[in-house]
Amino acid sequence: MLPSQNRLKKRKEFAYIYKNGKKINSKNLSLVFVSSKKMETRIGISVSNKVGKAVSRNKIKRQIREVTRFFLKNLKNHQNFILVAKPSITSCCFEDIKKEVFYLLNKGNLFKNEQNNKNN
RNA sequence: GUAGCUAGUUAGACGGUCGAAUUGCUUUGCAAUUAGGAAAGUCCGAGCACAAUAGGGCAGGGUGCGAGAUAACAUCUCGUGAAGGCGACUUCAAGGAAAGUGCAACAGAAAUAAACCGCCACUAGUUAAAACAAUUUUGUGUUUUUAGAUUUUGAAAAUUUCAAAUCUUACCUCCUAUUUUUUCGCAAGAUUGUUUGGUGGUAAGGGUGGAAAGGUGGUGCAAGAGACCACCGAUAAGUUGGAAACAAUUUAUGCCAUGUAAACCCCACCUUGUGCAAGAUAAGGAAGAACAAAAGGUUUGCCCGACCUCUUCCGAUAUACAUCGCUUGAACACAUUGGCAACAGUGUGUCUAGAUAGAUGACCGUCCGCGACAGAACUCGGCUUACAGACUAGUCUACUUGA
RNA sequence: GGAAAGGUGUCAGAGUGGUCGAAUGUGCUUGUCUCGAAAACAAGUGUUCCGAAAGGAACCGAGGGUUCAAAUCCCUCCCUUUCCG
Repeated sequence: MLPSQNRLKKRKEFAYIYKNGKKINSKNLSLVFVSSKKMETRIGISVSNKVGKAVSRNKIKRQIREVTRFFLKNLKNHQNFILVAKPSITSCCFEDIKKEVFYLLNKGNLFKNEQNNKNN
């Protein structure tokens, strides 16, 4: 679980990011991100009702949180972003999600240094 | 042993690393706790909060065999009745159609109501041109895939009827033409028989329909008929048993009247509305308009009743932000007493999720039968629906085998 | 979390107990018109199963019930849409 400083909480913050952010898609996920004034990188996760019932939605949320917690130290500051799950994600396992999140973050140039990318 | 019936239990286990929420101690950190039987559907019933209070009447809504349980109930328990099952047992929105209104297509002579055909008696008239009916011959046209037998079984209490089953048989690649046969319609002819009107009686028959004025059989009669009789059914009253629903039985009535109330309705009982996105944490102060009556507003769809001056700014004033509501409760476990039971009382013990973009997880290892349905959002009591596998109990039921 | 509305032929959409497999438009097929097409006009046309054919049976989101009879009335479930900050 993420510490509470690094979470996006309010409905209007989500709406602002959806309006003004850049969007990157992959097969099962999509990433929306925007630069901000605060130091901490903040992350939001949204899994819509189309993905499945409550149990499967919760499981996907937890797995995405674990992945973002793993990458959190290496991310740039002054960034807000949202990860949106698509309905096809239910067939993925944990490692598939990890690879996709890494691909998206790398494509958006959200990591601090290139050396860390090679290490991961 | 096989197949069932009923009542229940459980819902992978253990260890390690890294994290999240709440609480406590201490503030380095440590410790404890952290999702279900349905948390689901939101279908009922309550608590709780607000609407000045939650009042009266009507409308609207709900429930509907009896008694009990409960905070309450469309819930539960024990009974009654009906239906199903060989049985253990299961299922049932199960008041009123004689308070009134509405509806009942098609078919049928006739549909809630006694008339048409028919049958019978009396009376007037007619004697075969004509009409009707049956049988048959000829001509012509159209259409068509089945027909028969018996026994068995079941239902209506017996005669009889209906239904199902079984058996035999016809057709079976398609199209066209011709011939024959059968059925039906039309036209013409032959033979045989009968004839109409009126008044009265009657409700047997007219096989339709979900439903046809109690059913079957007999006596009886001009023809008939609960007109009378036997059995079965129905209705009413009484007696006995039971707390009651109701059951048993006796007597009387020739029978008073189809179905539908999950159509309106009647009877009995219950029912104010909105839902934690309820609501509380700010009471007050200043300015302006109005001041009686009237008008207007609020409270439930309407009426009564009740209540009320209004607007702006300041006030921690704000992106619905923070705190409370929020978890000790009609709570849970065990023992015991009362009760057939639902359940209630008493005693002892326990504190057992409380998040707010929303925690209860991710990865690794070991074991097994390889893990179904599924995620709290104010809280309880039920109902309904989803569900892999494993297990338990019963003086429980049926059949088979053995002693 | 709470509160409402709806589900009918390919599509839209009417039908609130009886001659309703279901009006009407749209789509599709055929014909007329034309050198050919469009438009217009006329006729036909739902799906599945059984059957040689004539024809018969089932289907109004799914499953039960009430009724002689249910797309319609009642109950349970499934799906879709909308509203409340």
